[in-house]
Amino acid sequence: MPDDSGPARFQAPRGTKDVLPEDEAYWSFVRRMGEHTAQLFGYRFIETPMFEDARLFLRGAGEGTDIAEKEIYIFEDRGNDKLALRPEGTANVCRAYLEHGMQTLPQPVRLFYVSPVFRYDRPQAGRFRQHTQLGVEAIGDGSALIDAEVIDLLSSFYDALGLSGLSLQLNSIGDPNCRPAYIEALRSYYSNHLSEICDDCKMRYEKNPMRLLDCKEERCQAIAADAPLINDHLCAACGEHFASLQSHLSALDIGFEVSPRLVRGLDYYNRTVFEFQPPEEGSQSTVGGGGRYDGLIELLGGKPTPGTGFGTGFERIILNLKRQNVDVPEVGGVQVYVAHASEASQEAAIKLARELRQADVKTVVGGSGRSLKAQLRHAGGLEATYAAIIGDRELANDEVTLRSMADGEQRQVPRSDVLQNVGG
RNA sequence: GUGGGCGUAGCCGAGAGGUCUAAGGCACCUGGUUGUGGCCCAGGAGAUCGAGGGUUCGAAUCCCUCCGUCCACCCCA
Repeated sequence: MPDDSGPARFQAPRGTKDVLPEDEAYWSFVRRMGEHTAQLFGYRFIETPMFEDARLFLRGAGEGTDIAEKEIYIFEDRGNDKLALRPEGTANVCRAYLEHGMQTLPQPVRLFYVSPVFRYDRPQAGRFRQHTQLGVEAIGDGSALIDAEVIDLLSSFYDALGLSGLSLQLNSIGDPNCRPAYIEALRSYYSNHLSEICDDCKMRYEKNPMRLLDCKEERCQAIAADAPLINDHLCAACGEHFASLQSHLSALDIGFEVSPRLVRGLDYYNRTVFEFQPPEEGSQSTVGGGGRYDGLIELLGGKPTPGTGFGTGFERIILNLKRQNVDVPEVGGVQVYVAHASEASQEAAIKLARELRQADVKTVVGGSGRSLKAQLRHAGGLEATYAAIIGDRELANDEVTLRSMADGEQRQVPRSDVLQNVGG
């Protein structure tokens, strides 16, 4: 345990960051468009705890995955319960689906959430130990049509934000009927090349053979080039599902690229997997991704229930909005700054401010004891549209001096007319 | 978990063993007479030079450890 002497100065924990007012416009825009798009598709809001029984995630993601093995924030609480911070969003939602008997609702149940996700990773550009995801889950429908729907939703979201140049990578990783045979074929192909591949690939050979296909080492790529591909090993049902999905996407005019090497990091995926990748190079090549998870609900103790969905990271979206110089709607600035010119007028100032706010005018009052000059300087710094000045003269005449900060023009306005003069 | 770059006030940034009780700029606060912003001028506040240890008569400047940060790998949003 750390002692209590503490650091000289506190900072945000490694891999976390403060979102500051300078980014307010980005965050509120992305959040708003995310909710709007999800609701437009008929998805309903859900929010689950950020921590859960650790076993939910360990079982959900899969024991051997990176998430379960080295990235999960796990702890025991004072009651000795083993808990974990949510490393991804789908398992929570499936748990909630089961816990609240959502099988009895019209299927599929369409849900969305915006919530923080935690992974103990080494921080890097666009990668944090805490990040925020918009996630969408459609539970209870196994058709390719609903896969196309969630992809359409995500694509529409990016369009609404003004992100451009994203490419959609698509693959089918089969299901428990056909994947084992494929993995077998892949392993047997690689078993003849074990001495030629890199150390990482030797790990992959053991742990996650499909990853062998997208190794960046040149010598490994040469070997991967001739490796069997999942697409040639899909069973009839999976092949048909994948073909339908492609047809649906084409019908929607959503461009995609079949990427036989696309794999995802969670065990529960089957059939459809996809990722949206930004045009800029860099190691963080995914802004959003997801897929189908037909076995997950059953794994969590429910009846066999199909599901599909995605997660997309706000931090990476905002990174790309900035890279692409996308203009986001500004958060409105201060409309009226109420300054007092004497001590006696201070209370008149706060009363005026309250009236303005009640009429939905964004209003800030000048600080007590500051000179009028200082208050106006402050108003200028806040880029207020108007300064409303109240002093003894105004008090005596029941009026307010209204100064337009852009051009410095000012006039006396009867106290009762202030609101209409500031466009409230 | 592995490898590399970096770490001086809120931000940018001089400074490379003694002249540093650390320059400058931005931002912040106060004032430039009597109730008025944005320009200008003057002043003010703000730094245990990331932390700890070491070398030295002497360290922001050299060495070690740790921490943080950035970049890459791994993996992912």
